[in-house]
Amino acid sequence: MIDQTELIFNPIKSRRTFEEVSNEIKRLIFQGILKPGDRLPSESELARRFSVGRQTIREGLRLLELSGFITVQKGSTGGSLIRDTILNRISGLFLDAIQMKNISVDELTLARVEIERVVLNHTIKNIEDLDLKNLQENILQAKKMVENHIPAFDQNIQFHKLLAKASKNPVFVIVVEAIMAVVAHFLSGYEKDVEGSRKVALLHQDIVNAIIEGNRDEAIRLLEEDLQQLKRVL
Amino acid sequence: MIDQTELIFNPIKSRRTFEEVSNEIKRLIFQGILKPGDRLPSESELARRFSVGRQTIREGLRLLELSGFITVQKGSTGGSLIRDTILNRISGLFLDAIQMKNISVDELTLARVEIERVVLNHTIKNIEDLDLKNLQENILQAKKMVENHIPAFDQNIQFHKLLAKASKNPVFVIVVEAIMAVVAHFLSGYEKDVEGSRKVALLHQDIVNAIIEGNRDEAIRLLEEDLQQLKRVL
DNA sequence: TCACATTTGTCCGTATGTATC
DNA sequence: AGATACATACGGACAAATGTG
Repeated sequence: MIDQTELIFNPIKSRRTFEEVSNEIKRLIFQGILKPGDRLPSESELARRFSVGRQTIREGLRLLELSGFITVQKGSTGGSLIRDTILNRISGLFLDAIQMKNISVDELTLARVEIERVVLNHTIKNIEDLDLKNLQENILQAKKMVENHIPAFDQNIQFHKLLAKASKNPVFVIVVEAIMAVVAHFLSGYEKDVEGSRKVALLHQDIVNAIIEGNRDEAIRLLEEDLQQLKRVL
Repeated sequence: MIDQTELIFNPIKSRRTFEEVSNEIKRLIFQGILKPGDRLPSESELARRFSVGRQTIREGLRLLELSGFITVQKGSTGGSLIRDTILNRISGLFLDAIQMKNISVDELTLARVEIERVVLNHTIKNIEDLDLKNLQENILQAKKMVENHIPAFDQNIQFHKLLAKASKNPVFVIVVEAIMAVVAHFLSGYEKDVEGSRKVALLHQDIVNAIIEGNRDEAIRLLEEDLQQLKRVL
């Protein structure tokens, strides 16, 4: 018979001190004691407060930085700043996984179509005026850039993130954010394709129009056309 | 007018040496020169080869470790081992994001239902005999455990990962893997619910049967019942 | 059982680069 | 331009863990 108390009490000291440093600071963030925008004490000060060496603090900060909880800046007013999102870090790891598994454009596009389709269904259901305004603003920016013969790469990727955000489900936001990081990576070799950017911006405009008109099937059809267009480019 | 050459050429040297160390080793992994199971040279040896200090090497290794590329062990036969997957790290970060955003069980379940539904469609289309064998084996294990009054949480979570794997799309695998990490986290307080495990195992059996019979609608209906069952527990 | 070598973990002192005032 | 505060980086040292003879 297993002594169940063994399952209840976790070891207090993890094997490595720098992990404790990271976890302790993470705890303060989760509890809201440290908020986005706050600055951590300097490395020396942290070392003094935790009673550990600076190297240990630094390795703990590396963990927090890679996890997206802080950014670190040099200089006299530098230091570790608490950030408000760890989404970009998830995207980075997602990208690593895709590269490691040699995932193809076809596989990515297939998954994108399926996932963004269901997200769009919820977006149509839950979209609010502010979301529409953001989408319109995004398209306007993209159009201005292509008029000046500058590709609107970032804007067109941002469009899909805005769509996900309008679904009002944070899980969708995270998933789409990760997928779009991979799309951006695949696209990074085609940054001079102004004509492609123009086509996509127009498609995005049509999608928003279809959403406004409540034409669900048309919106989804256009979205799929958008994604297939990308597949052809790559 | 923006000078477009600014957009094309990225800085070759990153600001910090330890990032270069991490990127260089990552490159060797991506290129297949370093393979899963291989051991990196010791920290001192790496420091010698890269002509940097050991502290710099260590911070680079922290990045690789947290990204899931290596595991590090102490001792005479210890060191840094190349791993074969970084999926669990993605799951960890995904979990961080969910905690930070205070995502609810409802929101998670909604996203799960939508995403696992489309994944199941592809699974039904692409499943092979080996996948079916793995699923049956998984259910058998779960049933054995509940017969011995042991909850089969890990098996029941693994079931969903196996379903995703059978879809033959690695993007789906990654997404479902991340989502299941969150499910496991939500479930961690209910580890003694043997009766729940039993119900779920039976549902899983029905799902596999429906897949074998090619009854797509029934399989999806059962999957949704499975997920809603979890929502009721929490 | 007992040394011994190897490797990571940790600390300290020092020096340099960098951003801000 | 100079002073200041901070991260970055190096080298040396010892402790702790882990396997071997």
